Amino acid sequence: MAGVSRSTVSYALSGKRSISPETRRRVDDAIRELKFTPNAGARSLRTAQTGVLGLLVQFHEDEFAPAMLQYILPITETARTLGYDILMMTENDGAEALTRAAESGMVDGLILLDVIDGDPRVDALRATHQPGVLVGLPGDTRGLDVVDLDFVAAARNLVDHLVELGHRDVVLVSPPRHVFDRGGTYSWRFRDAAVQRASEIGLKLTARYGESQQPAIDANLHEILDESPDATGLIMHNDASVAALPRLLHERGVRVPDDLSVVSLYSRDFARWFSLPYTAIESSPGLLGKVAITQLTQRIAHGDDAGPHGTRLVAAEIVDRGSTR
Amino acid sequence: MAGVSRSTVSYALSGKRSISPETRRRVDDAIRELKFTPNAGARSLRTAQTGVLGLLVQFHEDEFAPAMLQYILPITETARTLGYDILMMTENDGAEALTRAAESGMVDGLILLDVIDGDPRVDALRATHQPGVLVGLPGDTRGLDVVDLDFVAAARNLVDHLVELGHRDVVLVSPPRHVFDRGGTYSWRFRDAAVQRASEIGLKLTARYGESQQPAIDANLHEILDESPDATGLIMHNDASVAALPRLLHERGVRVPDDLSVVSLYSRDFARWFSLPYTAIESSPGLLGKVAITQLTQRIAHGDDAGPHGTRLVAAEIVDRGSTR
DNA sequence: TGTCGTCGTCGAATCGATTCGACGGACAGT
DNA sequence: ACTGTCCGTCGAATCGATTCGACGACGACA
Repeated sequence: MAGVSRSTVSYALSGKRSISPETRRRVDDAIRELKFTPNAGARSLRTAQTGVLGLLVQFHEDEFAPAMLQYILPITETARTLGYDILMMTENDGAEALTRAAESGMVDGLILLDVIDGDPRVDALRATHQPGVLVGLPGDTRGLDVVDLDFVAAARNLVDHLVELGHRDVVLVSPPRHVFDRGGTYSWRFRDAAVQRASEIGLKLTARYGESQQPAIDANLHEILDESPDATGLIMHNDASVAALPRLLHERGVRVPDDLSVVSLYSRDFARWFSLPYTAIESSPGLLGKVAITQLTQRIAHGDDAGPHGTRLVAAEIVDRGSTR
Repeated sequence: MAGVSRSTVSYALSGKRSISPETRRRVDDAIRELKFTPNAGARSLRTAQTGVLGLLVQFHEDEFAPAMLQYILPITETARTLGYDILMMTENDGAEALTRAAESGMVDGLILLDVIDGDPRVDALRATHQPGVLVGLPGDTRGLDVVDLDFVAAARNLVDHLVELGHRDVVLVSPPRHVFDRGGTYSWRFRDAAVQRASEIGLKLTARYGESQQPAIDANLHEILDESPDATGLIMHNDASVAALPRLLHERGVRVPDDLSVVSLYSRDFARWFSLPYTAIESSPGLLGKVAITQLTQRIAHGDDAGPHGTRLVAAEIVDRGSTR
């Protein structure tokens, strides 16, 4: 229709060779007239690039799903601004899904969400030789790009915050025990840092396991609060439990911060969804997603030249919502 | 490696022509040995099928995101069991995203989530001539496959439930006014059915608009409760508001069901995430997703032969959680 | 006037699968 | 022994883009 060869059209589209203004105009007109859109399959066959990133979301049985959502949305948005679409895979067998997507060439790269130590998806990723980035820190990170929150700094900040206000006896509610056992490194990275910091500065800190499913959550929290009647501070590191806390404290007649100072770790969105009024470390899922995708796309574009593989720990800032005294 | 032609391998894989056991064995061995996986791009180029469904998630500014998640998960799972992967698109300009995915042949079909009346994505879908299914009912459904909850039956059930218990004065909290204005048909389908049913059987029903963002939610609920002091029943049709309700009622010292009977409309998952103790119509996002995907894949496979286009309203069942008396 | 570079365009090869028609061999029926 | 089927396999065409080498036209320069 434009009276030129297909190669000329391709060059007009990609700009990889110069094109006379006249020809470019005719090509553009024809494209508009014919409503032409390049076929993704053909393009990916030829270029071995798809413009799609695989997002592997792992819903461990007892995962608190809304917490995952905070990551998914910013990731898809950031990816889009960089020209990528997101193929979301939520299968139980994440390793198999990853392999399938990678080997068949459906994706240019992979994002692994909520990675734990010993995560089978990590082995699968290593085996595919596809660019990938982990959100969540496993034990062995050799040759991997990893992004995670700096849970150690977060825990220290919260402990310091309470100590500065004069608290001498606080309770920490961690994720459930099986999250520790399963390899959720954020659980012990946070707890151990909190415990250590507390002992450094002479704070009595009682670390307890939380629960992640109702009705166990309520029973567990009641028990924890009953058993530490003298504690004046509460550090919540457990999404499902902190979501239930406001109602539970009301039931117990505990006023925050008058009777109890509460601090936690969650995102602004999470706080909004669950009307959480607590001073908290901002877990910055948006920033994490952005860093992860940026890193991944650079790895896709430049391979090993994009710099050394490594772990990026995102700094944690505290948002004061007035729940401490 | 198997000593056969490529076409034979293809037939061995697809089973579209018979293959001798001997040859099949050699092909399988070679495939395993070489770790061969068909290339998705090449396959989709040749067959014009991708094995991918586009999922268009629309986050209206004030959408309550966790509510959306209930739909996304079952959809990806159902799709997978039927052999499809999910390309998730969350862009603001959903119509553009839809067109891009469809025209470039990235997907075999489209799922539109949270469709409203006058939704620009519906026009875009019509323009592409791609199979698609809507979750959420627009005004004009000609030629479309639509799946939605039967909000009319749901509203009637809840009204009847309260009336049978002897309530004579109840309040309905609907979605925010701008959801009505914007074309969220579920909002008025539910409200109008409730109002009509109430008038049929002589129940005083005060319909109010809710809010969807804190802190407006709390102020709004307090106001609504203050202005209907004699109401003995509360019907909540508003995800964000009902999520805040348990805490708010505690603050007001209102006991459920002793002082107030509360019914609502949400899913089991939603109830779990937000510890909601109210008797409610089960909104069945899992079933809706399943029906939608099943319908879509049949449309993909059989086109217009898959039966007439139409709207499937999924029946709503009540789950008694003991919040009424 | 002849040579060389640059610019814009074209033709052909290529990516990796699927599928159609053809074809040779085995076997049954007469 | 001949014909006709059926079965298993192959070769070649095809899907729709990208890209490399080639080539003609044109201007610059000697």
